[in-house]
Amino acid sequence: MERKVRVRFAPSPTGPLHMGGVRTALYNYLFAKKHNGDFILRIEDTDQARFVPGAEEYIIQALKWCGITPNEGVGFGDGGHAPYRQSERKPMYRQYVEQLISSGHAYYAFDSTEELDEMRSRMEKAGSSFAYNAIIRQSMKNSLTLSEDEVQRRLAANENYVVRIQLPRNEEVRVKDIIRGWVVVNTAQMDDKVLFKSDGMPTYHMANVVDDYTMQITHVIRGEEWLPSAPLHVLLYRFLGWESSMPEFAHLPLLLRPDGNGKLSKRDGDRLGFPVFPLNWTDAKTGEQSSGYLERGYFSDAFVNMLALLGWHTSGNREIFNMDELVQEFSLDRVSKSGAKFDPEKAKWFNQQYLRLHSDEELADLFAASLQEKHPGIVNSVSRDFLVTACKLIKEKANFVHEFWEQGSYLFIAPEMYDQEVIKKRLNERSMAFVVAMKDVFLGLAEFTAASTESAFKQVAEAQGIKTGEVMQLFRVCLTGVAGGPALFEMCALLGKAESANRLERALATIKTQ
RNA sequence: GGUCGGUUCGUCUAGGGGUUAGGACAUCUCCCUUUCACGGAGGAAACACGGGUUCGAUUCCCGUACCGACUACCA
Repeated sequence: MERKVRVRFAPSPTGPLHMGGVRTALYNYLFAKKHNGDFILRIEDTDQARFVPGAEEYIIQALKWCGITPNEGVGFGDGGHAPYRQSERKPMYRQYVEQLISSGHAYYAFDSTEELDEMRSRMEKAGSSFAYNAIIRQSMKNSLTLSEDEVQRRLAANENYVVRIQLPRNEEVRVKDIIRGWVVVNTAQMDDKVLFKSDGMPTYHMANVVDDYTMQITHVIRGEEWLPSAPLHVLLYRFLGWESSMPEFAHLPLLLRPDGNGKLSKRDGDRLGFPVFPLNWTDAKTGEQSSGYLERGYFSDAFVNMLALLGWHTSGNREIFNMDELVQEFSLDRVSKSGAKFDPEKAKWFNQQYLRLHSDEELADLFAASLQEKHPGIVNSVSRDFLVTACKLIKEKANFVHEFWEQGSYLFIAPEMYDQEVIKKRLNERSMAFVVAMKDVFLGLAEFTAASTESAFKQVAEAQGIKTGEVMQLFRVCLTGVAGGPALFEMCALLGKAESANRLERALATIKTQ
């Protein structure tokens, strides 16, 4: 019988979740939804020393913002497998470690950190690398080399110890990866990894396998950095007698830095001029700030869409997918094998696409909210209709809502400065007279629309024997101060008769004295 | 160093034994708009290299190079 698909995202709360982590979560989510399965958020906080306050909350908030919502896990409710924090699951690991020891698949090791370090550096000096393996372990202090009595004595004396897996000396381990096919590693190349630390906590490997098994995880979808330890995990399933319900593995390609080498890391921060985090983050210790996609003005669906396409693609040319469509289309065997360099320019493009997808009304809401922060007076000074129409005019030119203000503040505030180049080029007796005439004609217009202002403009030009091209730019600058912008007469209509005329008059006065 | 993984335009990718190797971002040119943007048209731009297998390889196999990950009582 087919098991119900259950996948998990298992970050450790050692800092904010970066976009690579978000993508891993996303792929897990998409896979789960696609197969009507469960998506679980598990917090892997077995390393007490690296715990960062606030990181867990950040992870939850980030997933929520992205719409990647687990249906089970820390912050998202109990699906019958609580707790979902490994620190709270601590008591359940012990029994499995003991099971491994009694079945001869693990052993106690009493070597101190100092002894290990010394050993390591001595061997490295001699030109060979140190690995606590089937050969080396014979000359170390562990329950394989020490007498039974000695081991019991040390344990009774509460000496520090770890538990290590006991690997076979020379055996091929085969891992089937959905994305990469079979990966074969010989145990001779591996080492007896620590499963249980001296602080009483399991290591990642142990906790991960036990939790995936007990939580009935069917597919482990995680970053490629875990591929080297996948054989170890396979061995753990085998030694624990769980091989028949072992999950399938899929190791995702890494997200690479845009500027060349290395995987995209948390430490990159804003160094390269783009956020690596979904949300802003302030390091409590150093006070260092890192910006997030949310605060930079990205739509979450644009961010998610962009991330989805970094390492996954359909056979067609389509690039715009909302979350439902991603779920529909997603498939692990269309995930690419090679790492993807992240391109900030393309990220902007995605946002632009989503900006267009939003209605003028929605954009007005967003714009109003962003104005409320920086220019609270402005929002209250204009009508809802004005704002909606303004958004309609500006949105074609912007990638982000926050650019609306930079690109269209003149719709709200009459200009103080006028584009000097245009004035130099187009200001003369004739054009000045034209603007003066236009002001009066505007004032006399019964109906003040884009169409009526435009035809008035043309009539005046004709009457004065002037080509529209000669005065169009100057007229625009008089109205808005700048040379570029939305359709001229649409703007006139938006500004209204009085304001338009006022601006023309003011421009005339200002420019003359300049 | 060792192990594992990867390699199609600058970037993300489609494709796949016989193709003018397709799309998108970025870039360039032109058109539209007497503005900017959008849009439209077009240009430049890629199968890492060497050997096999084959009538034929960018596609399959091997090697080399390069890139990356891992190599902690971190995840």
